[in-house]
Amino acid sequence: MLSKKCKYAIHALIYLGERYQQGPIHIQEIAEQQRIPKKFLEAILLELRNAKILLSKKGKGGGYYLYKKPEDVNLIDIIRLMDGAIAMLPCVSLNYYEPCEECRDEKTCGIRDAFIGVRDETLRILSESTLARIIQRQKALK
Amino acid sequence: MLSKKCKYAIHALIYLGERYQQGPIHIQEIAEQQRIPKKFLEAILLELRNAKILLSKKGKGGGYYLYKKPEDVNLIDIIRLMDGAIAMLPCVSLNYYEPCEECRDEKTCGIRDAFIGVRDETLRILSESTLARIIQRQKALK
DNA sequence: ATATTAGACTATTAAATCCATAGACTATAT
DNA sequence: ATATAGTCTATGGATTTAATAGTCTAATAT
Repeated sequence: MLSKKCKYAIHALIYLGERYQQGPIHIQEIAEQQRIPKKFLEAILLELRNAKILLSKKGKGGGYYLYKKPEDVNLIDIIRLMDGAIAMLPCVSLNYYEPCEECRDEKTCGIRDAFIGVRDETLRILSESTLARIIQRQKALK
Repeated sequence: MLSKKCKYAIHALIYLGERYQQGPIHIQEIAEQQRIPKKFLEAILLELRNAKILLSKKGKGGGYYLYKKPEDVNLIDIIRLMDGAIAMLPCVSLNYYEPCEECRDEKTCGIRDAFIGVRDETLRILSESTLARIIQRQKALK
């Protein structure tokens, strides 16, 4: 399951995606509109900024706005940043690989295969799911 | 990521699957061979027994053994039992559905679609992955 | 019948992670 | 100068996960 942090991040980014190129939006507004605890949201936005997904402007009239284009930010990027590995086992993770403690021998492990398949499908689907597409879909559903 | 409990369960079940129809295997042996803390393993096996995947025999010469056939136990069953939902969001879970707190309106939510896709692919792949297949694959790799 | 073996069950503890909040500091617009 | 708004560090509480302790109960060999 995704953490709250990750879900908050997704919603905040969609909110900013809908206001792409409309200047900085301040934290308070995002927090209120998306019902996210402001202080928690601060930490999240900061992390997204450090990852070069967002930019910020300080002082009066400041706030956060998208650095990347909405079509260049996908769910995989967000989830990896907030929650870490996509894979269900550390030994099949591309970005957070670690050998399995319980596995005797990775080469003769009969279960890795299935989880590699799950990982690849997950990556495929979630990397196609960009902010632009999500926003587009939302508009279509209204 | 799968919990240790879940990984322990998978390994214990594979061990028992390899010894299908060879009578009860006692906890101590599984714990030693698979390097699982014995007391923790007890709780896991008990849960698998309550779920009618295993049977147990008490007393001298007792132990645990598969109730279901190795081809009828798949990774989905095990993961659902040990870790709960397969889905990455509660609002797309088939067995553990809950509405998303952060979602304003499920019908116009643009992100559910992607996660439904991930859920379905995960179910497809992991339900094909039975104990019998895993054991077969392991033998082939040796 | 009884001693021994081994699972069943309850309770507790330790560690890790997640969620949230507080407050001091810094940069910017006016 | 001053108000506004992001930056950063630190911390606390709740929940979950992992592991252990110990008592109870059933089955078997002798």
